[in-house]
Amino acid sequence: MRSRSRKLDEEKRSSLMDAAIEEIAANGIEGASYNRIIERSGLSKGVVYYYFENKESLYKTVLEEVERQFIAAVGTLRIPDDKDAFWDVCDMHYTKALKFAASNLRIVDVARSFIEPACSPSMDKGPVFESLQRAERWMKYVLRKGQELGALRQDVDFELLRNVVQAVGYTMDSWLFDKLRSEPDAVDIERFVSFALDMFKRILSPKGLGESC
Amino acid sequence: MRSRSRKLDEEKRSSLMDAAIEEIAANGIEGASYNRIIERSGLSKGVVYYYFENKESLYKTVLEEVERQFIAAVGTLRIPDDKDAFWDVCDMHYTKALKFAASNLRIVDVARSFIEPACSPSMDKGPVFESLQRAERWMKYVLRKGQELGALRQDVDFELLRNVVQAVGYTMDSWLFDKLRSEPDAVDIERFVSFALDMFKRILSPKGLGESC
DNA sequence: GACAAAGTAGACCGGATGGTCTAACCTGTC
DNA sequence: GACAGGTTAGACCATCCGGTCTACTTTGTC
Repeated sequence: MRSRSRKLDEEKRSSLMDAAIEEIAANGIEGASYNRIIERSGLSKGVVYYYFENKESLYKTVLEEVERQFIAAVGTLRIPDDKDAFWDVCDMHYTKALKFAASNLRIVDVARSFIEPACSPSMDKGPVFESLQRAERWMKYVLRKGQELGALRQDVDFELLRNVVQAVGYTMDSWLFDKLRSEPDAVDIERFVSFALDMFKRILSPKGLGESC
Repeated sequence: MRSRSRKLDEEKRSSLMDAAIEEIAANGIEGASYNRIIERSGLSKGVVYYYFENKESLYKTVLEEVERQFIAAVGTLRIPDDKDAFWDVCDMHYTKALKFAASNLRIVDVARSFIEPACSPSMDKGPVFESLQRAERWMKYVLRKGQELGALRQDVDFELLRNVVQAVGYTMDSWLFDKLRSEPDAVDIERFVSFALDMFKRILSPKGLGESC
């Protein structure tokens, strides 16, 4: 890991990070060009390849940076041992996350562009693997806990359920972020969260809750 | 439209189509290479560019072919004027579609690779636009009809709902197709459809149905 | 058989990609 | 001031991309 053994001064680091974030946010992780990032950063190719082994190595650093910022702002979530509190905790955490996201739209773009391909089956996770895997593990943990508490249904293949939840979350968030960009003043995050949670409850609630009617 | 004015014999056409379908199914529409398709088809570059103006023009033809095959096998769906029959019709149609898909997995790959990018906001639809737009219009029509019949909720932004439905459908289908590939004998399409429809009902049912409990 | 048009092969092109390499330049040490 | 090692610039490279172009062969017509 060349990037750890050789330390580059903060100025270069941040101009590279900014350039990468800008480029990835604009073109997605698949469409981003390392050449353009380097150009954008104002550094020379020699320097960049001196500190980072290759493109993937830089991407990994970028994603770790994004992860770091996100966790610093939103914190980690501990699922309570109380079934009734489950959704409340989710509500709080989701709200916190969205508020961070709303004022860091560029970072959101980057993070989501890393996740997006994972949404569909094909993905050569590779370098970015660890951060993505942490996120996945976290999601699984929340779902499992919810199931143990009896708050979430258990009658469906776990992976299927997880994928659906992820896709729905991703999609609803997309809608919100679009709106935040086009008419930011019309957005009511609290209201969105309560809608989103209603959607999650519909999807995840144990069978029979609503069917007994 | 060069491809219509000049007609290429069936043999060449089908070898090109096969090559394109193979390539797109393997690499997705974004990752597919025109050069590789041409190579794969056994035709020369001269021939292919003689009949098709460019890559997009071929892709358009491929998607139209896929659309044609799908419609021929599955037919079009007419929403009944009866609220109670709404979900039954959906059930039948969905089952039919999945049964066709199950025995045409390569074509499914192609179709889905066209749709996939549309799932996320970014998309330069371009050539493929028309077929994709038809599919979208059809989806909107079904949802609108369902709303008019009172079978589907109307308390949410229409586009948001449509996107969620699309994402959920896409995701559940992914799961099914994965399973069809890995353990085809363990798959029960009827059971899957009833699960999927339950999911759609959860998401789409008008508010209050389950909440009055 | 002559001639034109339709069809075919594949070398070639410009531009992009990620990545390498060398020559020079600093900067600290003796 | 010489030397060494860390650092830097950017020319260069192979490879891929979609697309063009020219020279050739086939085919149909008179």
